[in-house]
Amino acid sequence: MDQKSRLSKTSRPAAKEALDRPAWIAGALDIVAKDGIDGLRVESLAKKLGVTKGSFYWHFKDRRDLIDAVLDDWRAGRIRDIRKQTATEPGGELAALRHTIEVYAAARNRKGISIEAAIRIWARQDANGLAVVEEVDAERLECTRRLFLALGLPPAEAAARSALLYAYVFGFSMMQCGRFDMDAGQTRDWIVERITR
Amino acid sequence: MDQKSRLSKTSRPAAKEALDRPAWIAGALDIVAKDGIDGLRVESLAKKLGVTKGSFYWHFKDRRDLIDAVLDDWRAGRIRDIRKQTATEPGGELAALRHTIEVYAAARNRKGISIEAAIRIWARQDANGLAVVEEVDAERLECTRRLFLALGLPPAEAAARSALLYAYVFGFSMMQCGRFDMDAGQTRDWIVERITR
DNA sequence: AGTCATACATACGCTACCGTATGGACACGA
DNA sequence: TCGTGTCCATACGGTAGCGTATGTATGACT
Repeated sequence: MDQKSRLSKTSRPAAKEALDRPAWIAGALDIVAKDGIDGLRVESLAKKLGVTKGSFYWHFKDRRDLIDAVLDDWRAGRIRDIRKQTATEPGGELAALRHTIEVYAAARNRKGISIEAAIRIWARQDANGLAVVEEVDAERLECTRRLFLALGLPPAEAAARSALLYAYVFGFSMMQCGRFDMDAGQTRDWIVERITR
Repeated sequence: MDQKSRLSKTSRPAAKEALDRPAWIAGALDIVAKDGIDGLRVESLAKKLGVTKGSFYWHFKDRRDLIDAVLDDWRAGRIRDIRKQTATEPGGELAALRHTIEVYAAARNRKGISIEAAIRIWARQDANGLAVVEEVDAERLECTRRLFLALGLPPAEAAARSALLYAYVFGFSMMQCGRFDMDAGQTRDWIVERITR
């Protein structure tokens, strides 16, 4: 306190680069995964990032502004991801469907599942959130429906199968996944076959 | 204010009966359905019930005590319900399975679905809650598995079908249900058949 | 050297909660 | 009528969080 040495220019940690909105959003997603949207607090987030909320209110208008940014980021990422996972060349549709189930119902991906659940719960009470969730749902259903159509199924059945696939994957991931023998190899394989063929 | 008439015994609203724990729990469930467990606040709940928190702390040790009571109530109700819905005499197993899907995946029941989702999300961060959710899951899976077994299916397939049924119903109810044509009669019927036969 | 925008820190007032302490109204039995 | 237990109100201290106002260090530009 009685020393001025801390004023020296080089005493600044090299890693002390200015934060931008993406950095705040990334930090926010960590918190959302753990504590939900309601647990996303301005001051906690700032502390986690090693700054004070003075910085936060420089980058964001208010807490709501951050939430909307998180929502936009999440929507873009989910839509990009489902398109990537379901992309295939003709003939690979069945494999792509199995791959999609594999990826999305996996017990790994804990953080992504937590984020999704948190956003979904919260969206029940928020119009903006609801719209985002609906867009993601629609895109996922459409992507898988296209694969079933490409397999030659009639439209009604393709829609039904994609609905079953999505509800199953989502319901499965929402539970505490690993418990019971729900993911015992045999059970999983049977379900995947039942949905896709 | 300058009148003492309010002291008369009959001026008390007849409905002013003392609250008991079940009444507090019922009120708490309303709030949980809307705002989640995190939104369950002692003072808000008291206000909703027309008393102050002085009353709350008479009936409950603290907020945690209330949450645990809500959890116990929910668990008992869910286990009672799945047993009732899946009860059947020999020969009615298939109908019972269809009935169960019908009841649990219905878009009605909004409140029950909200409560379940709220508890599930919250249970990710709480050991007590996690245990309760696991008990409910185990009972539901067991009840439906028994029905498939009674239909003569081999144990592995019965387990797989009950897992698919549960994951589907749960996943479906967690989405904003009515949207898309996921519950168009044809789609629903196809899925129910696919799961049960 | 001075100006200016950037990216923070600090300090403040306000609200919403929690849990506790304490007091009061009321019923009921002895 | 005098406790005594029940059920609730009031008042209090404390924490956490929001948003604002304002100060400040730093680099870029001129």
